[in-house]
This record gives sequence, structure tokens and C-alpha cells, in this order.
Amino acid sequence: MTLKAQFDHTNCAECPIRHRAVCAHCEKDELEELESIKYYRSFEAGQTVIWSGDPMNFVGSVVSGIASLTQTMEDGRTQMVGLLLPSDFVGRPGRENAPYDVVATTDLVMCCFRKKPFEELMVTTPHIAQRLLQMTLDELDAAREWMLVLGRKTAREKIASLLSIIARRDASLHSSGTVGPIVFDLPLTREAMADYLGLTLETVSRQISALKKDKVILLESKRHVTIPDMGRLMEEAGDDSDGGFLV
Amino acid sequence: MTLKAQFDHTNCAECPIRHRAVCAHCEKDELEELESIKYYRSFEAGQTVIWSGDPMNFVGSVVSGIASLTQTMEDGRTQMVGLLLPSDFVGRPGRENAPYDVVATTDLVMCCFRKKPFEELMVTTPHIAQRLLQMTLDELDAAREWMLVLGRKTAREKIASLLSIIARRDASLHSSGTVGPIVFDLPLTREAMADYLGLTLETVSRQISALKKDKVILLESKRHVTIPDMGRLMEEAGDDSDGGFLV
DNA sequence: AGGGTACTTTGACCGAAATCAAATGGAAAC
DNA sequence: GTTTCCATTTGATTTCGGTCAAAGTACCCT
Repeated sequence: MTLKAQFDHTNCAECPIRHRAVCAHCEKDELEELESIKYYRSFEAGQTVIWSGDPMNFVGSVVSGIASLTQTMEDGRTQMVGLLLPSDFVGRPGRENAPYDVVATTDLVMCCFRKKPFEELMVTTPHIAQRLLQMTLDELDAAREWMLVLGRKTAREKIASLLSIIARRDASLHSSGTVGPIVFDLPLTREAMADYLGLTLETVSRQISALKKDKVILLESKRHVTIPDMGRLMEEAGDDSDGGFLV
Repeated sequence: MTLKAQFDHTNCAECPIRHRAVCAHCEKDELEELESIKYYRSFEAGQTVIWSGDPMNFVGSVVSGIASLTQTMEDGRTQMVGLLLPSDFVGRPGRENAPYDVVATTDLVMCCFRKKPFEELMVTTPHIAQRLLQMTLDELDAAREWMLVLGRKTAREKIASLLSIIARRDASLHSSGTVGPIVFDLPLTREAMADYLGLTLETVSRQISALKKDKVILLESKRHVTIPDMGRLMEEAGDDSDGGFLV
């Protein structure tokens, strides 16, 4: 696939940052500059992409798989603070060190750019910073939405919230309509869900069982979820029905 | 005070955005453009600056006082998702509507810029976007640090975390050294602290009493706090002693 | 000084989620 | 087939923080 072929506004799965952060307005030579500092990295499920505090010499985005941002306390308590799905951006232009662990939750492929030249490109190509600002504001909104979940929702509402987020992301990825039942595979273990929700894995399991008993969700297997009525799930999540979630 | 007089790298309390987002690199005519779209707004404690979902036709920053960003569920549960202290930025260039309530926690003065022209200025003045990106990344880090507090810390640790944040912000504002006891007035009611921490006001009160009994903090009055040993407080907060908190 | 109001503290009790513990299920390895 | 390993479920019990209720305190306003 040539550069030119990718340079349109259709979804560019191979290298989302080019599409999302650059394509919309950029010129060909910028694309080539990006191309020259780009490389791919693959990780197996469970591998750590980078440890909190370590120097981080790249920025990039998720091509396939799921990565999580995790904070850990000395005594081992952990809180997931971000869930990175395909096309999500990772990295802090202008920062030396990673502020939290980045862990591959599933097998993972990332598209990376060396940080120094990327930062230089940001200076000469203003709309990259503008696009990154928009993406960061989206992440900030998602983080703050999550603060409400963590601080004020019950265990049942937390589970419903997480399921509705994953369902919505999944549905938008497959560009299926918003009507009818939604079916997807949970990409997270019960423990990972607990880490995201500030719960224990036992509580996660219990609440999933409860939602299943109440027919809010259907489980073919432990990971395969069907949501017969998205509105019902969002009621359970305590969201108003329009729901502006982003992750 | 003339424009020129403000155009240096000393702290510019009157209009922090100019200093923080623009001053470092900008040219005089940009300052004048900013000046022409700038206005001030004052609020009394308790007033709402803007409601979630309402169109927001300005961006700006806090000049004096404290504002809070608050999410509310239909049944009245509320979670504070951000605490805006002097020099903090408010607003989302490129967004139409406010994503959450902004409330004046104390009497508040804001320095605002009309959004449309500010956005236009962002296009012609690239370093504004770059500076805003840095500020937004800081906010994102703070939000994620807060997610750990909300999700995994005990009530006592939550209180200690909040006190250490406020203490640190206060100390840096007064540019006092990092040694010796820290003294400050709590700018928040017990209820506001509870909203920030995902607790009830009774629990906040109890934990403050407990920290006082254990001599982690001293209270001259209900709002006047002395922290004899910052390291001790941060231990109570469950942070490692170096502590990279930002709010 | 008195009285009102808003903020804060304290107490008694309860319940949701954590903890501790054991059993079940399912897939890969032998 | 069966053994092993891991993820998950389920059960029993404990505990932390919430809820409900009542005082206590400080400040403002005539």
C-alpha cells in the first residue's frame, strides 16, 4: 500500500495517528516525515509496554489489541486509569517519563514514532498539536466521566457502565446500527474489570451474575456477552439515556 | 498597568493565561489581539459559572478564588471532577457545550476570552495550542491520579491525599520552602471535600478528627490547618514520598 | 445580647462490598 | 482420558463507610 493510497479520509487501521492526527489537513511531505520516524512494536498479552517513571522515547497509537494504563501503590493496590483501544493515542509530547504503567491487556500492536522528531514535527506542523489537543480533551472528558463512576456509583452500576462503554466502542468499530441487540466478546478478565472499576474480582463476578439473572445481559460463555436492550443497560448504569461516554 | 509591563516572565496574577499560555514566546500584536477579546467575570461563592450541556462561548482562566467541575447524576449524587485554582484554565476550544457544571466554590474572578476569536488566534498562533496541550496533559495526569484515590484509597487516605494536594498547591503559591510546617486555610467545606473524594460529609468530618487526634494535622479552627510533617501526611495518603501530584 | 442560619461534629445502627475460603469450569498439556 | 492450570463462581463472615439523627459551634444580622 502506498502513501498516496492511505492518504484519504477512510478509516486507516494500520496507522491511526496518521489519519486522526494528520491526514485531514497535511501535505505529502509531512506524511513522508512521519513515515520516516515510524515503527511498529508487538506485545503479548500481559507484557508491559513501559513502566511508570521510565524514560519514554516514543509516542504512538494502538493498531490492534488493548492496552491499559495502570497506577500502582506500594502495597500492590492497582487502579486502571485508562483503556486504550485501537486508534487511541499514547504518549506525552514534551515529557520525559511515563506517568503510569502501560500494559498489554491482550496481544497488542502499536504504531510508534520516535519522540524527538515527532516533537519537532509538531512545531513545524501546527495542526498536529491542535489535533492532539482535541484527542487529549476527549481523554480528559473520559477520565472525568470515570471519576463519577469510581466515586459515586454502586458495584452494579459500575459493571453496567463498563459494559455499556465496551459495547458502544465495539458497536462503533463494527459500524453496526444502534438498534437491536449488541453482541461482543469481553476483552478483559474479571480481575482487569475490577482494576478498572475499583472493585474486587469477586464483586465483579457477583454483579455480572446478578445482571445475567435479571436478564440485563445474556452470557453464552463467560466472555461472550449479548445486550438485548442497550437502553436498559444504560438505565442500570445510572446514565441518562443519551449517554456521552468516551474511552 | 500597561501591556508592556505585563509582558515578562514574572508571575502575572491578573491574567494568568497570558503568562502561562502565551507570554513565553508571543509577539506584541498577539497580546493585543488577546487583549481585545478579553473580559472579566466575577461570581459569588455558590454561583454556577456554567451548567453542564449549556453552550459555552468562552474559554478562560481563574484569576482568584476556586471553581470546581462537577458531574451530577439524575438522583442527585454528585462527583467533583476537577478543582480549579488560580491560573488554571477552563474551556474546550473546538467544543460547543460544557461537559460538566462549573461552580464557584469561593468568590471567584475569571479572565475570559470569547471562544470564536480565541480559536482563530489558536490557528494563527501555533504555540497557544502547544501550551494548551501541555496544560491539558497536566490536567489529565491529575485526573488519573485522582482515579487512583477514588478507586483504591481508604477514607483516611483520601482525606490525607486531598490535604496534601491543597497544602502543596498552597505552598507553591506562596513559594515557601518545602521544609518546616505548612499552614493554610481549607478553601472547601466538608461537603465539598466529600464531593471531591466520593465520601459523605460525615465520613470526612470523622476522618479529619481522626487525623487530628493522631497529630497528623493540627486544627486551630475548623478550617485552619497546620501540617507539622508533610512526609508523615504523605505516608498517610499512601503516596511514595516524592509525590508527583498536580491539580 | 439574642436569634437565625449554615457548617461541623458525634453517636448508633445498617448494609454493600471486601475478605477469606472452597468449589467449579474449561482449555491446553501430557 | 486425565492431569494441570487458570479463570471464574459461589459461600460465609467481617468491616468500612453510609445513613439517620441529634447536638454543638461560629458567624452574621438586626
